[in-house]
Amino acid sequence: MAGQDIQGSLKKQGIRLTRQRQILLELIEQSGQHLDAEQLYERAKLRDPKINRVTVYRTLKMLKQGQMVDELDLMHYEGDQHYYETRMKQEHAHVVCLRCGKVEEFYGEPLHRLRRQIEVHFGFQILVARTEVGGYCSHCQALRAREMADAAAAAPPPIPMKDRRQ
Amino acid sequence: MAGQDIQGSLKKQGIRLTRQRQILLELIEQSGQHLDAEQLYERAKLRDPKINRVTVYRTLKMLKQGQMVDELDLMHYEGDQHYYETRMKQEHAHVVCLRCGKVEEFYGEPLHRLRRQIEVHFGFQILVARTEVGGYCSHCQALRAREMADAAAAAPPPIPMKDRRQ
DNA sequence: GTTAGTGCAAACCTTTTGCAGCTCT
DNA sequence: AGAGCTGCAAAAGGTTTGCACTAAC
Repeated sequence: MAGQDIQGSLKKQGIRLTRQRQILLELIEQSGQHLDAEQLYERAKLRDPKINRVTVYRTLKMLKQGQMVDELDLMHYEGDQHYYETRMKQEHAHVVCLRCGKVEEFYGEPLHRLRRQIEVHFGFQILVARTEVGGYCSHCQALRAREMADAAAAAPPPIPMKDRRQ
Repeated sequence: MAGQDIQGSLKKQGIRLTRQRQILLELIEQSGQHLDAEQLYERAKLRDPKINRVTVYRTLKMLKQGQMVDELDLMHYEGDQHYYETRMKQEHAHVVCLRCGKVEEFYGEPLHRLRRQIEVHFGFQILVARTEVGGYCSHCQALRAREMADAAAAAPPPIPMKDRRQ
């Protein structure tokens, strides 16, 4: 679903393409990352300092209802905010490292197979599908192994509950 | 992971099994449904009228960190609260009807295959995985078809934006 | 000109935090 | 006794709503 298509389908539904919406659509489409409402708001302000946070939320809600963007949680790595991405790409899973926060995208046959099986098994009409995986990326696995070893050497007795953090 | 195991592993970590926690563990384990914090709080109050909502949140956070329960969003069908279920069962996907809210669970080979592929592909160590699917169940597909037909007959011109609800 | 959309302020809902007192072990 | 846990009040974080004004078509 390219930018032109989105704008076209909005017009047909009597939905106006305002300056604010153009800015937000561009930001979501261009950014390779997954941005949350606050990040979109901050970036939109650079182009239109008068834009309001509420407009960002309303636009996101509209795009979501119109199935033009997908809403993600990314395993709540940073908190309970939602992240957005366009539906242009193929279906994919989000793989989130719970230590460094890096997000990788996984494309592959099992996702389609899963989708088809669910449709057939329940006679279900799928509109949105979301797979999120949390764990440790290969880099952080190595770092954790070292941390654990260091911690064990430094503090043989377990840390009392009151002193634990996070 | 059965109730006994959970209680045992808690004790070993110096985590106390208080009356309040017992109540909440039982509620999560027994209920076949997916309950959110508020629902758990309401049900816990029936057994201990003095229990506090904060205790529910703290217990859920602890169980989640200890990997004893999984946190779900169920496609935010009702709002942004989270739902909880024990990790006793096999991995499964949650299939949520966006019209009636019914939640079905899908077990099957594609889920394991997906998991294995992600582990191999990225050298990723998976701790939690979550697949949520939203759409219309077979029952609601039929109802929607009728609704659409009725609506088309009753109101040929499209409903102006200002009169639309939800 | 009409209706949709915006900005502002305030409300809302879910979840977290600080702290004094209580309770398991 | 002592650390862990609870309840209470208050705050925080993310998102929505009501309303008068503005702007797209």
